[in-house]
Amino acid sequence: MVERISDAEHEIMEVLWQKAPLTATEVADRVADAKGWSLQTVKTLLSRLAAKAVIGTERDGRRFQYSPLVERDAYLAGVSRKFVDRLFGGKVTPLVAHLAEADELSDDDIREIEELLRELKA
Amino acid sequence: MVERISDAEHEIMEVLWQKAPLTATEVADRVADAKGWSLQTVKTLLSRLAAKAVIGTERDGRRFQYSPLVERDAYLAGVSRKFVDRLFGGKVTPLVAHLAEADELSDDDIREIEELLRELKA
DNA sequence: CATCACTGACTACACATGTAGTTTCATTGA
DNA sequence: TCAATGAAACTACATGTGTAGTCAGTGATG
Repeated sequence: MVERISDAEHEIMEVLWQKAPLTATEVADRVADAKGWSLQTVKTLLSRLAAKAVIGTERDGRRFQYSPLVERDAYLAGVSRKFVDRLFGGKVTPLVAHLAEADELSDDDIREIEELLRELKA
Repeated sequence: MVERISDAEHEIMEVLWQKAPLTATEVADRVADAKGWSLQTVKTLLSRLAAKAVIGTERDGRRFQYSPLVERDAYLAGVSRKFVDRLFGGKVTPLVAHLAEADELSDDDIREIEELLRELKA
């Protein structure tokens, strides 16, 4: 069971999933544009993630290199599962149905998904 | 924009979406099995939901009748959108792909979704 | 009419989260 | 060697959340 990751922490994870290891400053630089967090905030989030053992730290002189300990796929799988369980009774079909009805699916999306499903069966 | 509903609050909403209006005691009875919350806890959650104007109250003698003010579909749409945005860059296809790869989709699911998509195009 | 039970209102409290400020320690350049 | 700099560690603090306890009022009941 992957520990719960908050929204802000998730932003940090995305950065580390894209490239790792990174130092706190490097992570801060990479989220600065999108979120405008201070370096301190980023450090706090990194500490919390490390405390949860979701990322690992490796000492590099006087600073740390941070790397994910959880695969993005594994994390997404867990979160998706929880989401589908909680809101759609664990069934994916109603979710897709819902997205479709809410016009969240373009014709292109539909074609893509059909293609995907065709491959799955093969 | 529908106010943020917490996990515990969501449980209450599911009950009210199933049947409304209900009194606090009736709601408590209906969640008791699943969650084992005390009546007081349920009342607190109802108050918070009412404060957010997600449910409405109607005085009925000395007690209240509670009813949802937000449609389940509207709520699901909002939450789904946020979820897909945050984790899958707003694209539904990767979500479905992910669930598929994570073996969350049975053959029956796949058939159901294909059927659904066929209808959508018609 | 007096009392009791039930109901909403108010209060509580620990932990999570978003968002930092402050302190301390080590490194490095002068 | 000593001061400045940069990094982690520690502290802070308001708000949200889960989970309830207590209080006060009102309608029902004997």
